[in-house]
Parts: sequence; C-alpha cells; structure tokens
Amino acid sequence: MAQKPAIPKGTRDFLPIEVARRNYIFDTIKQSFKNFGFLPIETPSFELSQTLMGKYGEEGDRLIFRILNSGDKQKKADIQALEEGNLPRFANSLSEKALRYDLTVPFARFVVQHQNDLSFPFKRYQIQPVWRADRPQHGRYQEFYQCDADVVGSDSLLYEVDFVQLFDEVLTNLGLPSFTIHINNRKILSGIAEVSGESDRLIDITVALDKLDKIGEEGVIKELTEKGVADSSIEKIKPLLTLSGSTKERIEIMRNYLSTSEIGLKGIEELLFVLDTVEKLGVEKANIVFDVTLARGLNYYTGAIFEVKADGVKMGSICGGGRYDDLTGLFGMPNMSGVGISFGADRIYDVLKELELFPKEVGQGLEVLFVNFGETEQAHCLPLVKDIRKNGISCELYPSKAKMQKQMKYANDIQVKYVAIVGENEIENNIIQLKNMETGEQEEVSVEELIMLVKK
RNA sequence: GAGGUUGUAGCUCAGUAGGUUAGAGCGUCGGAUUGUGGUUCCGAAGGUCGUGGGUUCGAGACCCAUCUUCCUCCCCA
Repeated sequence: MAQKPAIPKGTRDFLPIEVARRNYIFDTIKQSFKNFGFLPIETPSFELSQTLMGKYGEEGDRLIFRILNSGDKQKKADIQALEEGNLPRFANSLSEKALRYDLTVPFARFVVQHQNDLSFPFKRYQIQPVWRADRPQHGRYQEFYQCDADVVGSDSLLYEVDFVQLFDEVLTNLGLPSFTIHINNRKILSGIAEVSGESDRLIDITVALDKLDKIGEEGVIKELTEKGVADSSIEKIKPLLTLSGSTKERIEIMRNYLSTSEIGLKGIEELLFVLDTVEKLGVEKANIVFDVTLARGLNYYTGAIFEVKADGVKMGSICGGGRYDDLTGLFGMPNMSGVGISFGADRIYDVLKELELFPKEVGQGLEVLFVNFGETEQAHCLPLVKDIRKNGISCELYPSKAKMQKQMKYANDIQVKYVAIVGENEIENNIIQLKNMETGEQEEVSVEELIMLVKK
C-alpha cells in the first residue's frame, strides 16, 4: 500500500451524516439570528497580518496561523533580523498575511472599511471557519466554525438582553436540556482592581480570578503573588474568592465592595439592568449566573461578558461574547461601541453527540430506491423515477442489475425509507410494490399513491 | 510554548524476557438463497507493524529523530 494519506493535526473530514448534523446546528442558529434581526456577511479566510496581530494579546498572536509569502516576496526576508535573533521581526518579513483567528476582529475591520454603506446600529451574523495554531485537545481544533452575531453603533444594554435571549432560544431549540449562561462585566473587574489598589494589574488579576474553580482559592492567591500583586491588595481581593449566596445576594455584596469605585458601580448597574430585564421576559432552559470570576482572555472587552456552558458535560464553554467599546478604534473609527456573541458550532456538535440529542431524521438521505431487475424493467422505471423526483421526493434507481439481496442490503445500509420493486408482473399491471424499510410492510400502489404516501 | 501519552488489517484491539510464514472480533467481498434488508452458517481477500535512521546474527518489540493521537498546563470555541 502507498503511504497512508493524512490530514493535518486538529483538522477533520466530515462524513455525510456529520455534515447533515452540522448543518442542522448551523440552520438552527441561522434561524434565530434572522429572528433577532441579524443579516449575514462574509469576510476572507485570511487577512493582512497587521489587521490581526496584536488584537488578541500575546497568547493570541502566538496562535495565529501565518501565511508564508510566495515567490519573489520571499526575497524580502529580513536576514539581519534573523541573525540578530529577532524572530518576530524575521517572521513578519516573511509573512504579510494570516488566517483569521476569530470573526470579531475581521468584522471590526469590515465595519470601518464599509462605514459609508452601513446604517447604524449595524447588526450582522457570520458563520465561517476560523483557525488557531493551538494544540488539539478534547473539543479543541485548529480549524473550527464560529457563528457570530454582533451589533455595532449602539451602547444600548437592550442588546445585551437580546443576546442572552438569543443564547436561550438557540440552545433550547437544539434540545439542550440544561445550560448555564455565566455573565459578568469588565467594569466590575476594573472596579476590583481599583478598590484593591492595583488598577494597572487588571489583566493579571482577572486572569488569576478566572482560574478560581480550577486551581482553588490558594492557587489564585499564589498566582497573584507570583504576578507581583501586593499582599495588602490580595487581602482585599480574598473575600471575592469565597462569595456565596444567590446571584442577587452576591451582586449586593459586590455593590458594597465597589462602593468607592465609580466604574465598578457602573458595572453593577449595567449587570443588574440586564439581569432584571431578562428575568422579566423569562427564559426557557437557561440558568443565568453572575460569575465575578468570569474574565475571558480577549482584552478588547469593556462591558458585559458572557460565557455559556452545557450542564453535565465535560467541555469548555460552547458560546462566548461580550461588549467592546473601541474595537473599531484600532482601525481608526472611534466611539463605535459594539457587542457580540459567538456560538462554537464544533463544540456544540460534540455536546449534542455526547448527549445523543440529534433528532433521528437528521441525515436521512434517499427516500425511494427502485430495485433494478434488468434492461426492460430499467427502461420502465426511469420515467417513474423522474416523475417522483419532480414531486420533490429524492429517488433513485439501483445502477445495475444485481442480486435482489444485494440491492436490499444497499438500501438498508444507506437507510432508504422506501424500496420500490417493479418487475415483470408489476409492469404488466402498471403498479409498484412499495416496501417500507422501517416496518417491513409492503403494498401495491400507483405512482400517484406513492407520491402521496411518501410526501406525508 | 512546557510536560506526559499513543500509533499493528477498513474499524476496535491482542502480540509474553527481542527468535520461524504477525493474530482475533467486527466490517468488506463471495457462497448457502436466480423477486425481498438489518439474524444464521461456510469460505476468501486484506498488514513493507506511523515514517526515517540506529543497536543486533535477528526488531512489531530496544535507542534516537520526526509526524500523529489523547491528556495536563497555557490559552480558548
């Protein structure tokens, strides 16, 4: 055998049944996006490096797939930088383009570039693959789809409310029995940093807080110490690690805690508005939890932040999102607040598969297969097939005369709903033996009756 | 980017302290059954043991490199 073919790590092929199931997820999400007034756009798979680099923090930059310059452009390579050991500069000289890392930053670029063609608030959705040079793991791929909905040009908190409802609608429609929307606000995190006297260590503090449920109270304290946060500040942060009570109670505690921080109180207010409004409207299957340790690494978030997890499944977050006040500012268009969310279709797929929540009919293909008895019968059946297809029913004639057993087995394997048997006798009487492959029942019908029967 | 783990037939895996022609189950194909599938019985095909080096009289097994898998960390969907 020749050397086995392979695909790069972190990528996958999809079988027909898998594509069908993925499309079911995409379609469900699209349906709700439309319901909420979002319209689709698309952007290129790759962007100029300068568009992406520096937008996701140091970690993010490392995970961006870069595209090697081709042809003569390779001559631009900065050999001097290589000799000096300046690898980033050397890499930049070799690569001017990169695969997109998410859909939000390209969207910000899109908004700035097309601002004259857009009406604000501008709402768009986008379902396209993104790439990350991450190490693959459970629920973690190098190529995966994001399903984003964003709105820019309004700082109204009603959009935060909308997105919470959108999470609820989509995941409920996909049949998830229980999931939790974690919600926090970057302003609260800024407030914490301010109150503890470490405003300039916002990122370090939030990253450490974010790990609470993983490394525990002591782990967080240890990490804070390592990052150089003063002991006196840690004492002020400590109480946050043991917050208990309902969401409302915890918010009240935080309100007191942040009483000297203007920005912190603003965050509390925003959070309360969103939670109260959502509560009045009601949700279906979502549990909504205020989580002061929720930080999210992406440093462009400035207001609300969301993260959704499926309950009872060992899987990272399946959705995320938040408000960013100045993403377009990075591309020269200030004062354009945006908020958006993202569904991780591939992780949702893994969750639905694990919980066996895909509807049975998803992925069912051919509806009627005609058995092939030979040339005469073939000639008789082909017009029937054509007729049935015209009525919107998927239909096919087995391509060659083979043993009936073989043809039936094929029908069984590809999960055909009905098998149509038309041999000498049936031609004579102008009928079709229609066998229901699920029940095994068989009846004699005309073409018209067949169409009626299969259609319902 | 750090550490660990995995790779043997299409799939899931055996393969003892290195020793003849590398096994099983499932699947595939053929037959029992020339107009009836998912069950049964019989038979067959299918592997330079991830790849490249090395040690050895001899390597699927040992060593090195590389790719891949899964996991922990980092980070994230």
